[in-house]
Formats: sequence, structure tokens, C-alpha cells
Amino acid sequence: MPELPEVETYRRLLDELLVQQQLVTLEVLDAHVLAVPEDELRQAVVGATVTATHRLGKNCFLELSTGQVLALHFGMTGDVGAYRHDHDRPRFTRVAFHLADGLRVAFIDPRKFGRIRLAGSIAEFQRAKKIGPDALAITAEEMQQGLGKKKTLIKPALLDQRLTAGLGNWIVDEVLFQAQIHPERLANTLTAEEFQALHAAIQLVLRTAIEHEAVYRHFPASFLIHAREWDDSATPGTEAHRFCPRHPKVEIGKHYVGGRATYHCPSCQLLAT
DNA sequence: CACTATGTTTTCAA
DNA sequence: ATTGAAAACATAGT
Repeated sequence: MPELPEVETYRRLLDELLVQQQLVTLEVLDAHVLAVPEDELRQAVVGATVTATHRLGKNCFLELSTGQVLALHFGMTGDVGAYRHDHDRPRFTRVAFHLADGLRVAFIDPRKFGRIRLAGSIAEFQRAKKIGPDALAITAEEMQQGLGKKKTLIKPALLDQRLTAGLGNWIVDEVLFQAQIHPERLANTLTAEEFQALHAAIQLVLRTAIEHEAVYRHFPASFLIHAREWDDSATPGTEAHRFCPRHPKVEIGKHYVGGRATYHCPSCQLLAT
């Protein structure tokens, strides 16, 4: 589930567990998630101390005492865990960083779309990956400048990490719902007021999600996310509710925009201006 | 078995 | 240079 709020939550955990700790062993259980040769990574990591953590969009960085930076991307299913003994190792742990006191920090990723990279600096990584300003840092004016020129639908534009980094599929739907903008509006037809509303919605959604450590079922009832199917029947009281939080009689629609499943309220989010 | 999935990257076309 | 559609990646869950 790693969009910006999840990655920020992971970063906070990694910060607590790793900062000022020395990495003594690199355990690679599945090299598929490594985007650098294993030996090179081991050489960079073993013996180094983590001096700080950072986040940019959906990327988390571990700054090493050597000056190098470990860049973690969690793909679609990445997660972070901690354990002390092999028999407690989380399922789907692909890489583990061992600390001097025995704690092991796991990079977990069932579907293996996540990647661990090495970079000289965050700035270098950002340039190489063409990552835009973080979604929590970007201003409404910058958004208007970046997205306002795009002759594409607003939803794919918001998902484009080069324009603003950190928004993923469900967050974009939530943001567009909160800003009451239809996902298929052309980006270059949005007004300054609409960019202001988008910016405010991004702040609201991201801050709320981080506050709840990205546990969706704890989000306010005013959020569209409850119409998604994930947290359904398993726990009583968490069934997907199919109606708009603002229009109890209007069913949330599901269709595909830019190839991605998209939920929106046909009453709040109109195509015509 | 059929189908979906929170993300990115590539490829091919218009 | 843009934009878009589709496929690919690897696998779990329903």
C-alpha cells in the first residue's frame, strides 16, 4: 500500500530503529529487489552507520555515515518490519539489515516490485529519476504551473511523479473527491481556484492519512476511500459503503481512467464547469 | 480457473 | 516533444 503516507510511516519507524545504529550484516534473501549488485550494496552498507532518514514522494532514504544514501522504493506491496530471530522473520522478507544488538530490520515485499538502490545523494537520485517536488511541499502555484500546461486528464497528471511526487491511485481519487473535481477533467482547463482546492485537498488527505498511520479504516467518514473494496467483509462494520459521504443516496461510480481503477461521485464531481 | 491489485518502466503508436 | 494505450514485471488473494 505504499503511497506517500505509508512511506512516511515506514520512514518514521526506520528513523527510530536505525538512526545512529551501525549495520553489521546485509542479508539478501531474494536479490530480485536489488537494483545494485549485491556485493556493491554489501560493501556500502556493512560497517556503515545510519545518520538520518528522509523521504521524497514514495521514496525513503537512509543516509549512511559514508555519505552514500540507500534509496528504498516499496513498489505495490512493500513493507518494513523488525525481528530478532530467524523464526520470527516476516513472510516475504527479501532483505534484512542486521544491527549490532541483534535487531534485524526487514524489507518485506511479496510481489517484488520494490527496489533498493544506492545513490551519491538525494539530489542526484531526484535528478536521475526525474522526481518532482514532494506532494506535501508543493504549492498551489507550482501545481498550476506544472500541471496546468498538460493536455492530459487531471488524474494521470496527478499520478505523474515528475510533476508532483507521492500521490498514488487511491490518494488521487480521494483528493479529487475532496476538491470536487472530476478525474477526467483536462488538466489545462482547471482554474486557479480549482488548483487552490486541489492543493488544499492534497494537504488534507496526506496529513489525515499520516496522522492515522495510513490505516484506512480509521479515516474520517467523509473520505471516499471507504467505498473501495479492500476493507470489506473481514471485520464487521467495515463493509465497503457504496454511497457518497455527501450524498447518501448517490452510489460511488467505478470506472477506468488512464488504465487505473477510479472511484468518484457523479454528483459532487462534474465534468462540465 | 479467472480476475484484480496500492507502482513504475518500457514499448509502440498517433 | 507530447500523449496515450498496453504490456511487462511477480505474486497473492478472492
